[in-house]
This record gives sequence, C-alpha cells and structure tokens, in this order.
Amino acid sequence: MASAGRTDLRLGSFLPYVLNNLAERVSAGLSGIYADEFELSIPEWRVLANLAEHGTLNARQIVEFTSMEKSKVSRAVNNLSRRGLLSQRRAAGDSRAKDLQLTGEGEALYRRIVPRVLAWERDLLDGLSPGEYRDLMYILDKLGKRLGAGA
Amino acid sequence: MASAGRTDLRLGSFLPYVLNNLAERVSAGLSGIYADEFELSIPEWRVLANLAEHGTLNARQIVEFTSMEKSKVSRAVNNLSRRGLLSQRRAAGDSRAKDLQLTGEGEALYRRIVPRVLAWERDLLDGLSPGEYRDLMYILDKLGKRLGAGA
DNA sequence: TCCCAATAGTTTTATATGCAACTATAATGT
DNA sequence: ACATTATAGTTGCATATAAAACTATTGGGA
Repeated sequence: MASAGRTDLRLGSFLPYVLNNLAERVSAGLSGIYADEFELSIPEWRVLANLAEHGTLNARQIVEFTSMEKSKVSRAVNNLSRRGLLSQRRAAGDSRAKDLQLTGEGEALYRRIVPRVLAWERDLLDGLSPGEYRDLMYILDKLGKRLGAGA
Repeated sequence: MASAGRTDLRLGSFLPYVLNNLAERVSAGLSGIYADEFELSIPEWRVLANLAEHGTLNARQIVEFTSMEKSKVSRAVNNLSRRGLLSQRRAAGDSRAKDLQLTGEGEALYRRIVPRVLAWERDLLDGLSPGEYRDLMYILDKLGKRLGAGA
C-alpha cells in the first residue's frame, strides 16, 4: 500500500490536506460564477443542479446525493422556492415528504449557468492529458467508495 | 483535452463536484479524531500541524500555507495560545508581526495526534495501489499549480 | 388496533465564518 | 522628513452553519 510505514506527517503529501486545499480553491473559483453572476449560494447551486439532473427529488434524496446537512438542504430548497425556481408538493405516497421539481424558470437559469461552469472546468482540465483525467476520476471514485464502506 | 466538447453537465463526472464531495467526507472522517478526541477544530489543527512542520511562522505565512482567511487563522492562533499550545512574540525585524511557535505542550499534543491521523489515512489509502497513489498526488498537485496560475 | 420506533422535514440555538473596518507598524516616493 | 500606500493582525457585525429538539406522518410489531 502506498504510504505504508510512514511515521511522520508531511502536510504536502497528506491526502486529506491536499484534497481539502484543492477542493476549497476550486469551490472558491467556481462560486465566483454562480454567486456573483447568478446570486446562488453553493448549497442552492447544488440543489438546483441535482434537480436538473435527476428530475423530481425529495429533500432526503438531495441529502444523499450531496452529503449536505438536511437543515442546509431545507434552507436551500426554501430559498429556491421563494424565488420561484422550484415547486414543492406533498409526495403521493408519503405526506411527510415533498416532491421537489424545477420550474421552467429554474430550468432556464440552470441552462444559463451550465455552459459557464463547464467552460471553467475545461480551463482547469486543460492542463491534464485525457489519460490523467481518466485516472483522476477513477481514483477519486475509488476513494469515495472506500469512504462509503469503511466507518 | 479531457472533457472537450462536453455540452451537458453530469455531476458525477464534474470535477469540482466530485472533489468537494470527497474532500468534505474525508474532512468529516478525520475531524472525528482531532475534534472528538483532542478538542481541536479544523482550523486549529491546521495551524498546529503547520507550526509543527515548519517551525516558527507568523500568521501571514500560515495564511499562505493553508489558504484560510486571516481572521480564521487569527482566532485559531488565539485559541491555541490560550490553551498554552503555542507561544507568540513580536517578530525581530517587524513589530507588526508575531513569531508563532509550538510550546512543549503543543508539540506533545501534536505527537499524540500524528499516529492517529496517519493510521486513518493509511486505512483510506489501502484501497489504492502504489501507482495509483503516486498518480493521484501528481495530478492533484498539477491541478493545484494550474489553479494558482490561471486567475 | 394500539403502541412505539423510525422517518421527512423544519426550526431553534449556539457557534463559526467571511468580509469589511480598524489599529499599528513598515515601506516607498518625493 | 513627510505624506502616501502597503502590510500584519484583530475585531465587529451580519450571515451561515451544525447539531439537537421538535412536528407530523408512517411502518411495524404485539
């Protein structure tokens, strides 16, 4: 295994540290788009994007997809709802749950944002070869699965 | 380039999304160690670890190393200081700055934490081959450098 | 049927955070 | 030397957040 036998901590090669630094900087860069230009917070953007991708979802499902706190999701949903970007209605089979769905306006907003964030990602990924990109996604996925399992 | 020509957004293969999800889950897992067992917040742990690794630093340098807000660093430093884990004194050449340094107690705490977080990392990395680990770190580093450069 | 535990989602509360304003000191230009 | 600008670090404030308590509904047993 990769770091077997290491007994001292070097932050520069400590995966959690490297990962977090990078993720925070990526988030900061991206949120320049949807915060400044479209007035969406990060949680709001995530809810929007998940609804756009998966169609109708309830809050619990969004929690699963995003690993965000359920209170965070609840507030993001209400903000989007107040702005008319999504609609809520009691779920058919379970009246505790609410089916959430983007409105036409919500979808329109989403479609305006997508090309912007894809362009931003493209810029970032321009430095990687196709093989590196593939490896990266594969390995991140592997780590994600391992985290799901362990603990 | 890797994602050239993509025109729709799939969150599962959108790097910022994947990266953030993973980083958050890694952070949550790790902070179970230094929060619950050692009563350190994430910012406090980062300051502690950077001082342990680099020796004497001032707050500005910690900001550079961690990309945290300077107010966040300032508060973390004061918390650690109040607990006697680090000492501060006006910097020799510049009396605006303070030289920060771990106390014996701070170093002792650090040495108790390190094996725990390394074991946690080892657990996570057990799923990767040495080659995959190397590739991952190399690619993350490459992305980090690219972020530094391009806006 | 009647409890009792589980679940969906909201709200409360205490704390953490980011940003801007601020103090103090240092550096620069004229 | 003096005014201007930049920098180190702290603090005030408004907002965001996590965690726990709470409401409402559902799903099982006995």
